Amino acid sequence: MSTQVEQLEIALKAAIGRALDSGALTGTAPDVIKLERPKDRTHGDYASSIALQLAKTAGKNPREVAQIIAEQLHGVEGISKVDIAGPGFINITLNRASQAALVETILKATKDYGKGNALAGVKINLEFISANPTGPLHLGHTRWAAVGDALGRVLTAAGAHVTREFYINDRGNQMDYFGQSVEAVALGNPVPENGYQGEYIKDLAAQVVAHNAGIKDLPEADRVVAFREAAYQLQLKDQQRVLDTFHTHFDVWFSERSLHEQGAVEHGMEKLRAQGHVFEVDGAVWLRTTDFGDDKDRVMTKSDGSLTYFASDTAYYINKRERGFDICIYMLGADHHGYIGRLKATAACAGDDPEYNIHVLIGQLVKIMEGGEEVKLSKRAGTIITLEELVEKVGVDAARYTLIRYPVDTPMVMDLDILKRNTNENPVYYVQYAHARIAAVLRNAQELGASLELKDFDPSQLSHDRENELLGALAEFPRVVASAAEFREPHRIARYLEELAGTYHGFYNDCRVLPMGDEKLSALHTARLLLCTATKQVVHNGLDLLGVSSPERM
RNA sequence: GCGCCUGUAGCUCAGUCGGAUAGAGCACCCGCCUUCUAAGCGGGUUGUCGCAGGUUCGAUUCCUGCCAGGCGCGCCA
Repeated sequence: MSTQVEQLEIALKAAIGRALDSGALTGTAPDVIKLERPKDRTHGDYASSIALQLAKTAGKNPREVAQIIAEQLHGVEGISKVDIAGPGFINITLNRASQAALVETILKATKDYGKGNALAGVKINLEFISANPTGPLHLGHTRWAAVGDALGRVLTAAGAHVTREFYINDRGNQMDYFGQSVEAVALGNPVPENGYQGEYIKDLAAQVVAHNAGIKDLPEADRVVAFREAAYQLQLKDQQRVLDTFHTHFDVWFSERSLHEQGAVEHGMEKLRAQGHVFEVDGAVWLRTTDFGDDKDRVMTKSDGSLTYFASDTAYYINKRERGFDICIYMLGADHHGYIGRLKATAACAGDDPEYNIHVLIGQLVKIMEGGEEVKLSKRAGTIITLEELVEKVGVDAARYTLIRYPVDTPMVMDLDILKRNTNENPVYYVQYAHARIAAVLRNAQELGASLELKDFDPSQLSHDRENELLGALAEFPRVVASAAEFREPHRIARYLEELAGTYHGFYNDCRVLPMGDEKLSALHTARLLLCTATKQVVHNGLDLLGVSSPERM
């Protein structure tokens, strides 16, 4: 499906081509010509600054160039007016009826409107959260739970084949401390030095004892392992349960242990060795990541023969690639930004293209405000806010929407008091309200026996400025989805929806959709109803990409 | 010391192939429901786009330096 904008871009490119052929213009045609939506509506439906860019090579002043191109655009189907403005902008106004035909496109595509094929055939591994199974998911994980899931949906909409993966760090010292902590609490002993505190450890201890008769009487060496394993399974299930309530689902839960059990670590090291980037110093095995811009080389096997965490990381990356993923996306917290260099270098050491095969997204911290004060998060003080608590306080939709609405590379502040409010301050309601409002209009239309069939749609009825504005906003959706996928920025969808909702509310206020009193149902009413239906579909498609519900009533 | 992120209205923040008078919500003032959801709409007020240079027809956007804030730099996991 080629969109209206794409068609216009093609027409514009062709116009420049004709001008070049005829000798009116000299120079070369650019590969891509982007049209933009002018902020000011009086500048037409779409505008291009192409003439300003071509002026230099053409050796003419920009307005002259614009004039030459504009002449070639006259008579192109769907275009009603071409103006030259300012220093040489080409402003294009579309034929109203042809623009209104978009309603038909949307209503035929339904759920598929907005989807594209920019990433068609690309296999993407999207890894996010990847928490230790040693405690509940907290606020730091929550941002990724929402954004990661939304990004998965957005990439899928762009045509990619996405696998969402959660890497379970179920190996190493932290697991042992965790096991020892649960054991200690169960036995009534003090929690060891590096152990885990928290109330949840007590709950886990009680559950482990309840489900594993006789566990306390095992020999000491077996006992700590038994506690660790039982608590691990319980904690992992709890994380899965909470994510499920948050509508975040994973295709693969990948255990770090399984990586070692499969021999993937040795395999990965062999592969890197074969590429010639492995060396040994002081009895330790290193990967020369500095060959590819890392600031220092990394140890994989320590001099005592044990493996570093970095060894697991490299093996895991190689494992992903061998499972057939073209692009591996990592979503990490701000405290892991130092990993970008070594991850990219690892990919390069494995013979991959670090610019294409691996993509690392870094999310900044989330602060929480409640009662006008920042809630200080401290494990020690027990003031960690869990994902579950956040959802209990504000609901899934508000939590998800707010977390997704900001670019991840800026630190964000969540004000719980605002999230609990059902007003404009809380944009999720603003958007959802538009959906519910349309649903109400359509319910009323049904009672009046109005036709909502496309065969009764007359595009030429839609000539009001508000209708035009709404159509323009609806036409933007596919590009927004495409750019959200390209830049891995789901927040673009949210911002777009807020604009679309605002545009709809404006339309609703100025354009009566249903007949008043004993007025008869006219072709205009029908056209507007179908415009409403199309808008409802787009709002729904957008909210769906964010994993936020589209209520029929509010 | 080195590296990453951030610095836009009183507050919270949008604004990426560089484009026309820099946007939204909140806050403050004024209007709009005897027929479609007022959780809405319209109007007014609000800016050295951290600072200084550079590239350009044009810079909030790109480059360099500086200032301020956050985070990170282990044969830890």
